[in-house]
Amino acid sequence: MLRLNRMTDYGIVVLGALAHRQGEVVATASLAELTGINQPTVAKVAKLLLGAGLVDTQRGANGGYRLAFRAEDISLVRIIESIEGPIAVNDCVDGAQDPCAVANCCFMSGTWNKVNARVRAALEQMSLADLIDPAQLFPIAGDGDDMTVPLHSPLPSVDREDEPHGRNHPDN
Amino acid sequence: MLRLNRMTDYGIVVLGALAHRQGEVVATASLAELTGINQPTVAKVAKLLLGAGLVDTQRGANGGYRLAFRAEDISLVRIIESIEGPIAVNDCVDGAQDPCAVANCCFMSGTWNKVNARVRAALEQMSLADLIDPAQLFPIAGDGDDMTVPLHSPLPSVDREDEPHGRNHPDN
DNA sequence: TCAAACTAGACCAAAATGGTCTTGATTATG
DNA sequence: CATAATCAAGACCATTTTGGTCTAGTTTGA
Repeated sequence: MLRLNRMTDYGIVVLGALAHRQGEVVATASLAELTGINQPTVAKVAKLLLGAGLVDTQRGANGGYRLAFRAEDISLVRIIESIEGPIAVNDCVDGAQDPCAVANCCFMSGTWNKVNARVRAALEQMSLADLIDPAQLFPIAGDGDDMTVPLHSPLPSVDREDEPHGRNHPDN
Repeated sequence: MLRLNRMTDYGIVVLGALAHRQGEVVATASLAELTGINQPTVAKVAKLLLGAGLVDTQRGANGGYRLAFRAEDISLVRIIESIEGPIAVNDCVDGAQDPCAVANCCFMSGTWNKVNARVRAALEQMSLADLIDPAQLFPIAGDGDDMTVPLHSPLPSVDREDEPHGRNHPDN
């Protein structure tokens, strides 16, 4: 496990779509069409990204969102933290959302901070540009409107009814 | 976020207690007293650890669990994976529990595998011995029975009634 | 003025998680 | 051999988290 939540996935895809149209202001409705994510969800994610400063917004008619930086300059950690909050494997880690009950007398916190820092470093090295190749991701975007490239898996409408979906892990 | 779940915390603490009594078979009831985790939960965690081969068991009267390896030889990944299943930031990662819908045509899986491998590597480098210093962790264990050292935070009975406990992250 | 678009936040359903309980099998001990 | 201690297996439920929708309000271009 240790998984990212789905909103983060969405965030990456939305940022990818924006990266593809860098400089342009794109409405959430267009982003929804481009990515296959439905509009209210796009809006929710975009708001979070806005709060973190990863995108700019323009309100009112013809408004929308625009990437605030180049894709190469946005690290994966930054995306994750803008959506999920600070990375913290634990409550014992500095910056955790509800700090460990034992607080600073917690003698394991040093170790957990180390673990956390390493995980964080692993994510720091990866940029939005590494995650997606915008050119490849949305090939015809810009003229066609109804096409949607199947992304990695942000489409909740794809139902996989035959799978257990439980968190059992029979194999280890 | 990207947090470990509480069971994993418990697992580490339980392994820590076993490490302290390396070689001995310890009943779940004793482990419960030592760690402050209640017995049924200890049993649940111990069973998972058993499945992963991290501990040995002996059934029947005077039975219990025993650490199968030296603390230095048990990596954090191994503990995590024995309890939470394979590390997978995503469904797009090889070994994920329910594979990405787009499966092998998923062109982001390469990247995600890379991210995943890095996270995993960060956790691989840390051993149980690094996580806890058994001698320090359970100082008087073995004679006193009712004492319980406050661990980092595995005590669900510690109620923090004044904290919001929501997953909001106002600060970024 | 109007419609398109973002903003804010409440709200709900579904899933995951944490924890308990029961029933059964195994084994040391007297 | 009987008993009690202990693990084994898994059902079960309450709480929390997550994902997603909805409504009402604000901003702005035409």
